[in-house]
Amino acid sequence: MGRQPCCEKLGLKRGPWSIEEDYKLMNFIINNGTQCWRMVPKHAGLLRCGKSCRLRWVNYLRPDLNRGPLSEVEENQIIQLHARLGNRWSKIAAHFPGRTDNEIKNHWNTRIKRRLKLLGLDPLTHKPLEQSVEHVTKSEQTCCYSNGDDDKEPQTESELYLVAEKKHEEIALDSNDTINLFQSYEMLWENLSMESMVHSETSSSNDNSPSFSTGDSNTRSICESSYMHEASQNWIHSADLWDAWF
DNA sequence: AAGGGACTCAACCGCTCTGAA
DNA sequence: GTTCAGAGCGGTTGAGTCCCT
Repeated sequence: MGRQPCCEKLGLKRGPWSIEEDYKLMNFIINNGTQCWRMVPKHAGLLRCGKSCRLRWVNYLRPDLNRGPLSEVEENQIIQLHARLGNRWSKIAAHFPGRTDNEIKNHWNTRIKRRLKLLGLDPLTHKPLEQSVEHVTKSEQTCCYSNGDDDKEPQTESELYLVAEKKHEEIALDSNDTINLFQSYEMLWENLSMESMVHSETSSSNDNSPSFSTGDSNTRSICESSYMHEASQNWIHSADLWDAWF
């Protein structure tokens, strides 16, 4: 019944990865792929659990990662997506080729949250703080945009725009920063095909592929050339580090 | 220069979801 | 239909670094 028991935790290494471990993992995955993470450490000669290997690969070693700082446009897009998706970091990350959910989550928790608070906005609800307290009480402290209201989620592009417009009106625009933020927000609406975003979200539950699906051909085409260039540069940089090491 | 608080981010933990048996 | 392992996800932690006094 079922599968083999999970990897025994005894004797497995934890903590930061060494360059040698990175090399072993990367080398193995390049040659064999990632069919079964449980078997990866065993075959790659690593004293790590499969979960740890997966995390290291996804968040750090993948050659298509964009490890540069997040731009202001990206930051604004994260805010906008968070307003719609809540803390579904993997869904948000899917809109940013080369970015990981962990990276976006960290960026949100360390910078964007603070930025929104400085603007007098609740990072959870994206409403002005006083309104937000009221709202949170009413909704039993659940996120109004992310959880439990999926059946009310707008389905067409026009519905999505109406929701965005409504949110825009709801929020008091007291500072220049906030105005700029929502100007960027509207520009994004123009640039993004929201219909395809909806499709990618509704279909993404069936998509277990670890590869990126921006779900948006416009965004992808804009990003792809520079992103691929940067990814290849990162890859070369990593390879150089290992060459120096061995 | 040194100490300590703030910040960042890699990594871990524990949970849920999915699919195989 | 049930059980259980694997994969994935989001929350949290803590070590390292930065910055201010």
